[in-house]
Amino acid sequence: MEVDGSNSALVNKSEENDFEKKGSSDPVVYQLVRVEGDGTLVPATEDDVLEFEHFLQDEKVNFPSIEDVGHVEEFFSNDCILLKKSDLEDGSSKVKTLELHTQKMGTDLEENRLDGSLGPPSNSGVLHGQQPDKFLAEQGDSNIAQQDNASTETAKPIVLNDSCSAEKDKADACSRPVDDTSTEPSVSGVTSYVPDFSILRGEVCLDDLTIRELQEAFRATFGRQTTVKDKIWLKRRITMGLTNSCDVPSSGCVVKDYKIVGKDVRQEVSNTGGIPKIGLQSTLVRDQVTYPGNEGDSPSSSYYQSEDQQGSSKRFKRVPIHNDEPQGNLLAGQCTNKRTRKPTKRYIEELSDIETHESTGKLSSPAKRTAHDEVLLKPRAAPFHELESLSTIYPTRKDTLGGFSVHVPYVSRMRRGRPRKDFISFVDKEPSVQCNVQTTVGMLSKECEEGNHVRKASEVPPTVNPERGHLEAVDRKGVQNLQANVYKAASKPKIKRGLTRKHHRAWTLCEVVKLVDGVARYGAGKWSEIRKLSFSSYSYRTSVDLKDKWRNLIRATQTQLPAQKDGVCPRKINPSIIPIPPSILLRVKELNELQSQGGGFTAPVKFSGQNSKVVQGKGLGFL
DNA sequence: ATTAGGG
DNA sequence: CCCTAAT
Repeated sequence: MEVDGSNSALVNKSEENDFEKKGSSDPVVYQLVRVEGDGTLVPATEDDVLEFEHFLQDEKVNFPSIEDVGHVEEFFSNDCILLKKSDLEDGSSKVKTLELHTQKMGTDLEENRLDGSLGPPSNSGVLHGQQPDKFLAEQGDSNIAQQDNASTETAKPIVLNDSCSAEKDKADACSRPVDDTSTEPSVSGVTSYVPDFSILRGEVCLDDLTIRELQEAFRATFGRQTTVKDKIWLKRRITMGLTNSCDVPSSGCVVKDYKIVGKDVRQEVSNTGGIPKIGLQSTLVRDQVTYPGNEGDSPSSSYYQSEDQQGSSKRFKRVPIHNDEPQGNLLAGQCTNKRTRKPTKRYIEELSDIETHESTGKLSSPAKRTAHDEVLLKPRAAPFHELESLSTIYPTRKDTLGGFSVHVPYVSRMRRGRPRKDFISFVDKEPSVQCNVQTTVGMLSKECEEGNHVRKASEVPPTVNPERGHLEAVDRKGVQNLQANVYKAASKPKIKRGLTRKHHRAWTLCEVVKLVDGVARYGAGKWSEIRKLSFSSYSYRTSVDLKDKWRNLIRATQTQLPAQKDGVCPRKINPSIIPIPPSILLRVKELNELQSQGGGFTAPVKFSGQNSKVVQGKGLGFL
């Protein structure tokens, strides 16, 4: 078939889908046609067919027949647009054509079409108008009634997108009145300068409209002209206007009867077998993304944003789309794969963060977004209401302002880095401050006792640490108050953890010795045991602590020791810092090597005992 | 709940 | 010490 001299191309009726024929009572023929950027119609290639085959199948399965007089469905694929044009329900027309458009159509071609619509039918205009006919003719199919339909007009497909569809109707297009009242969907010649309000009725697929058409639509919708040439913007605005909703995807949406259609296929399927306006689209169209969170979340939680396209496309990859279509499954599969790999918590957070921002960028209403972000911004997302007071604490001034009224000192905010030296959990100590918590007190006292009992005088007393100045005490009180409140309110250990930090307790030589001894006895790694058996009196030393300390000791062994051996002290020994006696380090080294080498080992209790004694003596001397 | 490691 | 992943 020759569409045009330059753009001529043969349209093969090539791909007929068998299932289509046998499937429905009224014979329908699908044809796949690739439309090149220049508007040329090219026979669909094998690949094209394959690519869209499943669509057709799905369609068949899911969408029995067309309710509307006619309509066009678009399916965007990587680089093709599949148009399904359906004809009258009454069967006057039984030919359906599938056309593949290269993506170009969305760009260059669009422009061309614009021109074309106004001028001679040269390219895409032919696409919908002539082509089908030609196609039919070529096919020699007797069923063809496309033209009849066109002329008949009642059944004219409402292919808004192609202004050109009107090409052939050009003649009548002019004469066609702008009929606002007419209920029948009409394509009408958008070519005319008269605002075509018909564009607003019935099913409208804005995606196919040219900029000019969109502008017309905009004009028709809002009663004013626009010079905006951003298709996305136009589409969105129009859709919003038509639907009176903000929940509009950037594209891929079809507006019908003043409602957005196609977001959820099932909604639009009628009992009589009406075909959903956009069935597959949601899964195929790049721009259109069904954002799960949005569906149940908040009905109107999207808003216009210029850069949403990127975001959406991004999301497209990872957001599972709830559809029955294979694509959906595919996506789902991808997601599954993703899940296979276990992301770290942090990773998840980041991801969700991004996602959220994207989503907010695209779908969330400003209002919601604020709230949303707020939640997300919280370092450790804890959307619990109880924690709100706490949550709001995060550092960002902005958030604080816009967020809840509860303002908590930044201090209380969990911090990544090391807290102030004196920053300790109120629970940890100073029960006197205000906590009536007896358990705490008891614990502390006990701890203290133990600590004191075992510890040397130099050790930090469990109660107020002498090291701390008054300043600190005061400061801390305030903080503690807050913390206490927060803690009470939240009553979640996790939070407490996040907020409070274990009081730093310097390891005493005694402890180190015990640790070494324990390692010697039970082996490195048996921290739990060591803690139980050797650190029963040091309740504040956890197995993790032991482990960490041991690690540090080893490190010291690898650095400090050699230097000392060499007799060269890398740096002056800070008097305030009691160096670990070389003897201990040596032993640590030995143990480390021993254990790392031999793997299993038998604890030389004697040895350890001896050493510990020796060390202790030394240690005492030092301390 | 522990253990191993990175921070 | 904290935080997490992996057991």
